[in-house]
Amino acid sequence: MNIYSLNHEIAEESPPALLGRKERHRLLRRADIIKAAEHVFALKGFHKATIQDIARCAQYATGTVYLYFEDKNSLYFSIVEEKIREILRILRLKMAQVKGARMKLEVFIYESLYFFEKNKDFFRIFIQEETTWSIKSKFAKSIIASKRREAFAELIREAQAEGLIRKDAQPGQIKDLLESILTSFAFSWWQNDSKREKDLKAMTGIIMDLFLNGAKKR
Amino acid sequence: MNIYSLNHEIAEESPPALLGRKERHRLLRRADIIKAAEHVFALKGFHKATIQDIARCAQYATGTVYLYFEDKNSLYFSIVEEKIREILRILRLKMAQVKGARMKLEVFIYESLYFFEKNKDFFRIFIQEETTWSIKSKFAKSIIASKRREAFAELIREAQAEGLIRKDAQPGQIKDLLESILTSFAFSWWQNDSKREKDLKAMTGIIMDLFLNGAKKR
DNA sequence: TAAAAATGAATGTATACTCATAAATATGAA
DNA sequence: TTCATATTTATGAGTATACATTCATTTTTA
Repeated sequence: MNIYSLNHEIAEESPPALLGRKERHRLLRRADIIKAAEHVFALKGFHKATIQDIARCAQYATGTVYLYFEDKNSLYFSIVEEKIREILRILRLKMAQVKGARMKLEVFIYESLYFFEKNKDFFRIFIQEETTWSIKSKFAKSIIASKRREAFAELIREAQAEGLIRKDAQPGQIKDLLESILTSFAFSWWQNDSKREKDLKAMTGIIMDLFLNGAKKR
Repeated sequence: MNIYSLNHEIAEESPPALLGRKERHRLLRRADIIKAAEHVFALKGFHKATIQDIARCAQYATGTVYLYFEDKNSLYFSIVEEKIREILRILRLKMAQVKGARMKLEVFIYESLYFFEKNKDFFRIFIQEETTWSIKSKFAKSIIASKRREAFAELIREAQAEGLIRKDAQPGQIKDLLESILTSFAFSWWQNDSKREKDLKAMTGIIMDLFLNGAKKR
């Protein structure tokens, strides 16, 4: 058994069964809108995406969107929040299933790529989010974002403690390095269109190698 | 003599002295507006920045901006174009002054950081540009941006040919990686506020080290 | 006094958001 | 099961606002 054979079907965080039927239906409709918004935001960017676009894409009228979301901003942040929460949950779960910093690292990279692949629309939004300024501040202060940073820092610390990763660099720098590699690879890999599962594993190996050993010829 | 002692004062590309007095003055006024726009765009982002903001910042009336620029878009792209042209010129010049891929690489990193530091407003715009408008943007298709990519690719190719950088990765990937590392490090470095010249050299060293040798303990 | 440059009120457009109305759905008494 | 009523949900034309852009007028410079 290797890390790739771990089951990808993961139960939802909060089983909607606990809620009443109405509330559950409401959440489904909400999810429809989120999905459409994800797509439109990714395609056009925050400002050029109109509520009408999103409503049309979700097959609702404009006004309906406002029955589920306060305004355009909160719709946008709901997407980011929910997705980050989701990947964080997956990463924590998967990483808990393996032992040792090296394997955890491998799982981290693989699952991140896998998630990006499964959520291409979100990925576009995510890399914008990471760099975009004014919105960034709001996002950066959010609880979920800080949890993500925490989980990240924990991984690095563990890897340093175990002697896998050098200690003569600040954890923050290592984190930036790994994140840079991940997004840059995911980005270019996703621009071209070879995205089969097979490539995913190969890509994980390449990234591990570059992250740990660098670009230098040996 | 090391790479850091290279003179930073570089002559302008096209000496305005060749132009008539009027045209020269016109260019100065134009430059005022560009500078203001750079600041406002960086602060607020493209969409939230208004022409009025920019005009006020440049101490002109709204309409005046339109005497120098077609519209908001062209003003924005003028900034990106001019700055990219400038850093490209600097990078080419400085890299030509040293021998060997390793030193060229070091110069590349150092000068990029230095330029970002001297042009913080532009840097904000640049990282947005790189990710947000991404592929489809006017910018990505512009001649100057492609020239920059070309110069970048050349550096990597040279480093591979010389045996500094491994050949078992695609040049494009290495290029993307380096770019991503550079911007991400510049970003977090510039968010904290240690920005003295001294740190610039240290940061160059750290980036070189991490890029070439990776994160593994040795 | 002519030409060039600057001005900012006025115009047009785009779109986020509201709300009166309509449609759909649920309810429960007959 | 049926139907009248109540409740919930959806609709999209209409409103308000923000802003890019224009241009008749004023100010500055030659």
